[in-house]
Amino acid sequence: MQQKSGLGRPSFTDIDLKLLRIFAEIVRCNGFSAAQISLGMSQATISQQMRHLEERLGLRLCERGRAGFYLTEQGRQVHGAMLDLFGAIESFGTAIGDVRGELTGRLNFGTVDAMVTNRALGLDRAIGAFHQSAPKVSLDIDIAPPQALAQGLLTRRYEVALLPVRDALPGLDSRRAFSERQFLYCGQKHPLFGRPDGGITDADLARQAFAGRTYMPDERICGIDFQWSAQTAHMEGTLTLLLSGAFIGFLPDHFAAIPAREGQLRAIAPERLYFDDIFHIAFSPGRRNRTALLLADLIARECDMAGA
Amino acid sequence: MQQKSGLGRPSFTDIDLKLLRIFAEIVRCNGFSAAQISLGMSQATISQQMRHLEERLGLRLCERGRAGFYLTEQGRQVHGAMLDLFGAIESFGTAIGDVRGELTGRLNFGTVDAMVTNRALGLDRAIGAFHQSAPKVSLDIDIAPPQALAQGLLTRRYEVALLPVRDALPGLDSRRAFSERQFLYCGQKHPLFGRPDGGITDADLARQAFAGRTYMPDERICGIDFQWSAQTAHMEGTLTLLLSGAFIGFLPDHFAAIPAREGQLRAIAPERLYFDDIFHIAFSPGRRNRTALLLADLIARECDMAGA
DNA sequence: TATTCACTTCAGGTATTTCTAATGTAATGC
DNA sequence: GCATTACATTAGAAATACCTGAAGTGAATA
Repeated sequence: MQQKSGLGRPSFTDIDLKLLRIFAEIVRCNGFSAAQISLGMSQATISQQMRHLEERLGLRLCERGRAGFYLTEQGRQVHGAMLDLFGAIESFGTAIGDVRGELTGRLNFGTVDAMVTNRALGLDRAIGAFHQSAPKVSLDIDIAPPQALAQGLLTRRYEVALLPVRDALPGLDSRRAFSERQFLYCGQKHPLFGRPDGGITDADLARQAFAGRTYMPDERICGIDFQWSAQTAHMEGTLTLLLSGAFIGFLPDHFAAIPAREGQLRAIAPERLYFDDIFHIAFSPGRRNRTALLLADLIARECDMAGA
Repeated sequence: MQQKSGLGRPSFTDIDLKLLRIFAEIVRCNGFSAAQISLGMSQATISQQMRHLEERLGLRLCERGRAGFYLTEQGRQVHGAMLDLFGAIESFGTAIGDVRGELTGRLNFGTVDAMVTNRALGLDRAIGAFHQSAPKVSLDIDIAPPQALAQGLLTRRYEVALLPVRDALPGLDSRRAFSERQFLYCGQKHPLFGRPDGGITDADLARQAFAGRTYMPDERICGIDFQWSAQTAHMEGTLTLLLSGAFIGFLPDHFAAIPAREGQLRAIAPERLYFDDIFHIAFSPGRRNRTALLLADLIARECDMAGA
């Protein structure tokens, strides 16, 4: 459609969003006829619309007929680009809802693992409160290592994330949430398990196989140059390694508490061998919307309450 | 969400993209009447359409009348979200063009400064060839420090960037382009300018005020623990500092060549004081489209030709 | 007070979209 | 060959969108 003035050539999608939606539904249903009911229109209309869309794009999107329905390679690519576009439209809708003071849409939240057992945090309570305040928001929680979280914030995978912060986060807007103390543990089968703290020197520790987390700094921890022999991205991975009896490694106290109480794990010299991870709530750049702020506030409130 | 059939409540933008475009143009023209010509419709129509949009969104977007035209706070926010949406639509259009084998749309390219003087690169030739191959693509070149480039790739500010890489780029898809050797220089008025290389020790250098670039590693360079007294993000900044005679600092040879030939700058012990920056062409995750690849190929070709 | 400016509202026509019903075509299975 | 399935094409009706000219409002200005 060429238009005589003003807005310039209507970039494809102007009029054709509806056509794209129809196409999406056809793909989902895998055929024209099958999409009739869910689209609420006759098969003839669907056929027309598809032709219309294909003419506009100048591409054959799918093969159909008695032989079966399938996307062409081009159709597959268009379908992918389309889903991105729909995502952007949903974001716009969410932004509008936000301006109107409504809390709607989707919120992508990322956190590291082993946050459930952290009683000093009460993430479960924060999330409960969030759902109560914003029942229309669909909350998507993802668990990932810290670097993946930081990167996901930049790439807009998450709107908010809770993650330990070592250096300042470049280009990210964040606030301090709480800190978590990690102690050095060994498993029941480990040679050091029975030895009293007093009989363990730094040199002894430097000789043990050490299980680190991938996102830990490579430098020495608590003045000890540990011998990195295994690494995992998850607390659970570290715990498994420790329980094997072959390694020593750091775990947050709340996470180690249960196996420690049962005598499967033991903290080594906890009065001197520990470090603190400072957790921040960080926002994706330019996406600090009301919904994200609400979740952040609720998490922060839980931290404060637990800390008091 | 009640839905009588398939597609559900038409999420705002479905029908209203045209309205949003009209709104954008009104904002650009700063008033209804002023937008008449560029929109190619009567003012009455514009007024109706605006009302329509405001009703749909349930928001007052702007104040107008004899008193003047201005956006409400909500209008401002909607306008911002709208521009994001338009960006996504443009990307979709580009993706479609890509599928059709056309090279259209916009390509955002980022690079560090002082790339023009780099004869080993021939960026100008690569860009000329690019424009010849893809005349319909509007090329947007931005100059920024390496970290900003890396971040801009992640945040989708750029599709492609040319930047020096120290550590691997996390989550970025990149290929090696060329390397650039940087030598240590001082200005004509600097105390070391007249002293022969043989008479300059590492200890001497460590005592001088050093002008670094913000993205350089903090560690020692060429075994010398320089005394960081100034830093800039740009080559030009470093050059200015060096010409002042108060600092020593590193510059790529091609960039220092002209002032060096005119006796304003002098390389200090170039046979041992240098380091190499390895430049990569990096792509924004998931946006490695035909257009971006073309530019990258052309740049790589220029590098190879110059290197051979 | 009268005028102008910037927008609003309304009535009514034109154009476009959208749908349905009817019919056509091509591949498949018996 | 015949029925069936899945889609294409067409024509025409109904609904909707779109636009304009004319008349109206209210604030600023002379």
